[in-house]
Order: sequence, then structure tokens, then C-alpha cells
Amino acid sequence: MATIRDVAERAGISVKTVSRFLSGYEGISAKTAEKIERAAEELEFYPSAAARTLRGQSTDIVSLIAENLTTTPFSYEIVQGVQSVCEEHGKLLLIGETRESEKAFEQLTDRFRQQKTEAIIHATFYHKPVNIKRQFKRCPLILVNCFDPEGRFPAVVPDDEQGSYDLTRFLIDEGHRRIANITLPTDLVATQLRQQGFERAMADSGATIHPSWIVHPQRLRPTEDMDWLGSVLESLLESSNPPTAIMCGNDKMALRAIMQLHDRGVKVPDDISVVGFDDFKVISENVIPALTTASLPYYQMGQRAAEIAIDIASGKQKRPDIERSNCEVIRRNSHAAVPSE
Amino acid sequence: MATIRDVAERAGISVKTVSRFLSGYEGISAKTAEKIERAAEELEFYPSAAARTLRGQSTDIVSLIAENLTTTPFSYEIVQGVQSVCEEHGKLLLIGETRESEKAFEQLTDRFRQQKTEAIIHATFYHKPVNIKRQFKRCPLILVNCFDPEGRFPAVVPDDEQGSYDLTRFLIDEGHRRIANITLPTDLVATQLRQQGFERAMADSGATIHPSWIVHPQRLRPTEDMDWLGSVLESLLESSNPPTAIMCGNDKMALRAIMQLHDRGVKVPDDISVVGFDDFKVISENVIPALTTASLPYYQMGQRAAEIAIDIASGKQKRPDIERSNCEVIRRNSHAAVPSE
DNA sequence: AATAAAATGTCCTACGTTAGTCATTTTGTA
DNA sequence: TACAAAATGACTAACGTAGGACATTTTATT
Repeated sequence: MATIRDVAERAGISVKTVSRFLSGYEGISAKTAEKIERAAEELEFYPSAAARTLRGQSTDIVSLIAENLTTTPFSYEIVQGVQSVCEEHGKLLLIGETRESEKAFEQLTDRFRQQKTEAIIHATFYHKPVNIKRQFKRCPLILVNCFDPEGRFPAVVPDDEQGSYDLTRFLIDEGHRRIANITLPTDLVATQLRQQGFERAMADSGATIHPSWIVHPQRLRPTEDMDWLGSVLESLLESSNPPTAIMCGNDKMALRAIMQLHDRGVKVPDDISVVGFDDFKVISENVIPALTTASLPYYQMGQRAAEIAIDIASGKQKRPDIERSNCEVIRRNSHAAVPSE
Repeated sequence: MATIRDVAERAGISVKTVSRFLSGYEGISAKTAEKIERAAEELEFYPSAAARTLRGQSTDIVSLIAENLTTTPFSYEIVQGVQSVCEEHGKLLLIGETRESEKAFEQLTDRFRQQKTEAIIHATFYHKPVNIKRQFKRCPLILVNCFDPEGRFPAVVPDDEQGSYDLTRFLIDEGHRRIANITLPTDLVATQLRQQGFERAMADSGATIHPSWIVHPQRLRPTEDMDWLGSVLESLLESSNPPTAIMCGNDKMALRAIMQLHDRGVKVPDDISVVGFDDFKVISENVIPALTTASLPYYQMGQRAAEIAIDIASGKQKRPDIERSNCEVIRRNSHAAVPSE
């Protein structure tokens, strides 16, 4: 690797002047500057960030530990959000993946901290509590899509309750009263919050909740999934006074529901409205009819987390608190108004 | 930041011994080791990678410059592949995004090289030639999903010709002779290669190509897209002896085609077979019928690129060549055999 | 050609870690 | 208790860069 000394030698100039040049010193003649640039180019010289760091300069490195980069495309949007803000602030981004292994988490934090990262962002692929064991007093840790139950770390999470409330409310405003809700597994934070949002919206509007229309999924092998959903839909449709709208736990489920309803000759949205959750655009924008859903604002959450990370790292005090990101209702074509009776 | 000196002091031990401990020296008593560990933990000490780098140790940093992290979920799989191999080899991964700006590319390479990265991987979001201007004699540059027309850099690209050949061949083996092909824009490398694969497969089997069934898309605003596809399908179906299979330029197009055919009362695959390209699983696995398609092996390409990067960085000589990754035919349910006449 | 101003040079130290050379202390064992 | 072996310590140089203090050279201005 070429050093500042090699450059100086090649350019026939003192090390001090090259150093001045690199530090942006003004009083350097155009001629010398040109000589330095040429030498640097020829030698493929890049000043050592390591040496600079050692001299006490900031590393401008932010790190992201994703719980899972591989299995779900969702969490990826968090990465994108983090990356966009890092770029904006001139920070380099280090990335790692834990695959839910605590050991991997600790190894990554170790190595990132050896790099003197200015902050570490930890992202999970679904909304959940996490239990952080290591000390993070000298390096800010920001959580995204997860939170510390004791509130020791700043966190950014989706406002599932609000999203579900707004989505339910939206259906109600469209005239729906008989709403079915096919949820995600009940042990998820998101499921519970969304359930609360759903119930609050129904209560606020004086609509009645049919307990048998609140369907919780079973844990099944993927191949059985379709059958399960099919029989759920069947039994919903067989009700004497069937629901006019079905809320699905996520867009993927909504996609499947729409296709199965289609196969059964039930028209969406004319015969029944179907809405999802997540706004996973590859699905929501491409299914016919395009999906009405609530967004999980992962990209924005990633951005917020990075902003918080950089703020804390730069000394702008920030008490650790949990920030809830708005889940917006995205109106597309899978819903229709119920004609007033 | 705590240093090795602070740790030594706190543990009541010489710097030399702490250094020995950190370097994995065997002859250290359990008692001293324990003292060091405790002091390190209390001080949140992490040995400075910068100082180690300066001493001449390897950085174990690999960098990835993605052309586009934001707009397409596809290229993300490349990131995942790279990440998985980096983890396996204990390399840290630095990530950046160019958004097709050459300036951004140069800024990123500058900064990565300042970090003394062992290699730089450059990924584009579709198969294309790239024009690299900077010198990369002292830092390996590996291209993924793109290539240097002069072959100066190792590259990993999908074998579009082979994928299209195999997929066409597969349809032919299922009895199809009348095959329509709705392609991607014609200026893409992938389109041309796939066209070649398609033609070679047809020629090999003695099948006739209907020129009017090779449809190239117009550049349209997204909202007009559906209408265009609709009229294309319409005119294909109106042929006196219509095609028995439609190959689509990608899975998204195939999804739209299936839904539009469905709306027109044409059954897939009973009335007509539809296949995609990409194997973008969110679509291909969830559409009904599940999509028969050819995979774009982005994950594997990312892995290969990282392997090559690490090989070159570690001195295992590797002449720059272009590696083509196999696009596999994924058989699902959107195709059916044609009854022999 | 004299002179001030601008540009460049010399020399030295510090950053945190590693590692070499020896010296010294502690431990285990006969 | 003696003695070798094991563990630990003291001191120093080096990695690449930045920057302070100050000296010298070059350039521009009269």
C-alpha cells in the first residue's frame, strides 16, 4: 500500500506539503497540487483511515445488525432507510446479520466496536421485544422494529395499534359493519396491538364484533396453508349473514385470499372487500385488484433510526424513548363501499 | 475510548501481558486472564482495529457497492449472498449505493479504499455492461450482474441465454409448438440473450417462430402498462390458431398476464400456459397457479462474487473472467402439457 | 535588486497496538 | 528449601498521518 511518504517522494515534494494538501490547506500552488494528484493517482494512494482514526479523527462509521437479511424481504427496507440517511450524512455503513443467534449478535457488536463505530443499529424482522445483555454505555445502540422492555435504548417501532385502528375505521367509514379479521399468530406483539386497534375502532363506531370472525392461524407446514385459508374463507362465506369485508394479517395472506375467492367465483371488491397489512408493494401493487392495505413504514423507520443514531453519536443529547411510526392506510382497489341499506 | 493501557492499569497488570492475552498467547494464568476480562468488560474496552491495521494486520473488510438498493428488491438478493459468504469467512461488510451516479461510485470507492478494504464488489440491478474508469490494480474489483466489455475485471452474470433456452425447451418438451414471447425492453442485454436462447431452442426442435408473437414492450407510464398488456393478450388470443404458451419477460409481467387472462375467463394453465422469468418468489410462489419460471440466481451470484473477491484478496491467483450462473427452470403450476394431436 | 509575502521544508511527537529483547517475579516440584 | 520452569514486566520501535514550531526557499511587487 502506498503511503503519504511514497506520494511525497514520487512528486518530489515534502511529506508535510502532501499532508497539508490532504487536509485541505489553502496555500498550495496549483503546480504542486497537480504534482501531488498525479503521484497519488499513479500510486493508487488512498490515505489510511486507520492512521487518521488513530490520530483521533472520527471514523464516520455506523453499523447495522439485522436479525435477518435472508429470509424476509421486509426487513430489507429498513436497511435501505438506514443506508439513505448514512449516505446523506457521509457515514459509511457496516452490515451484519445475526440469524437470531445471540452469539452472532455479540460477535458482530464486538467487531463493530473494534472498528470504533459511532453507533449500532439493531433491526429485527418483526415487531418484538429484545433482551440486550451487553453494556452499551460508550456506544449508542438504537433498536428498530424491536424494543427493550425496560426502555434502556432508543427504539423505533411501527404503530400497529394505530394502523389497525385507521384501517378498520376506514372500512367502517365505507359502510362496513360486518368485518372479519384473519390475524397473524397470536403470540406476536403486532397481532395483539392490531387486535386492540381493531377492537377500539369497532367500539368507537358502535359496530359489533363477531367472535367467530376473528380467526387466528394455526402453525402449519407451508403446503397446508392454502387449504387452511380456503376452509376459513368457506366457513366465513357460509355464515347466514356473511361479512362484507375481510381484514388479513398481511398482504401475502390477502393475495392468497383474493385468489382463492376469485377461484370460488366471489368477486373482490364487488362481492366482498379484502384488505391486507404491510403494503408489501410487490404484492399490493400487482395483485388484481390492487390491494388496499396499511403500510408498515420500514423505510422511514430505518431512516429515523439512523437519524437518531447520528444525533446521539454527535452529542445531541437524546433520552432513550420509543418512537412509534405511523402506519398509513393505502387505498387501492380491493375494497368497495357498502351501499347503505 | 478505553485503551489497552487503561485495561492494564485497572487490572493491575502490565500492558505487555494484556497484549499477550489479546493476541491469544497461551501462557497466561487463569487468574490474570480473569482480571483482564473483567477490566475490559467494565471499561467496555474493544481493541482498536485502526491500530492493528496500522501495525500491518489485515482489515478483513470487504465492500459492496450496489447500483441500486432502493428501487428494486431483486438486487437485494445479491447483497444477501455476499453477506453470507463474508460472514462465513469472518469478513466485515461495508455497503454503499450509487443510484447510477458515477460520482457516487467514485466517492464510495475512495472511502472504501481509505478503509483498506480487501476487495470491492460492484453490483448492478440488471444485467448490463459497465464502464470503470478508475484504476483497480491494487484493490480487486469484482463485478456482479454486470461486466467490463474489455474483460478487465472478474464478473459474475446470469446465463440468460441458457435460462431462456432451457425454459423454451421445457415448454417444447411439454408439447408446445406455438409459443408467444412477451419480452423486456429490447435494449437490455438480458432481452437479447434470452431472445437468442428462445430462437436456438425453437430451431433445435424444428418449431416455427411466429414473428407477430414476439412482442416487445413500449416504454409507458406505469398506469398504462396494464392496458398495453391487455391489448397484447387480446390480439394473441384472437389469432386463428392461437399460441398454447406465453413466455413473459419477468414474473411481474406473468402475474399481470395471469390475472388479466383470469378476468377474461381464460384458464391458466388449462387453456393456456404462462411462464415468467426471474423466480421472484414473492410473486412466483404466491400467485395462483404458482408460477413456472426460470430463476435469476442472484443469491448464488452474490455468493460467487464474494468467494472470488476473497480468493483474489488472499492471493489465490485468479485471472479475470466472466462467470455465467445457471438460470434454472422452476416447475410449478402455471404450465400444462399440450395433448398430442 | 530589495523586500515582504507566500509556499515549502525539517524535525519531532502522538495516536493504540504489537512484538522483540531481556530482566524479574511467581509458581510448582523434588 | 532449592531450583527450574512458567509467568509477568520494563522498555523500545514501528505502522501512517496530522500538526505544532520554526527555518528556508520561491514568488510577486516595487
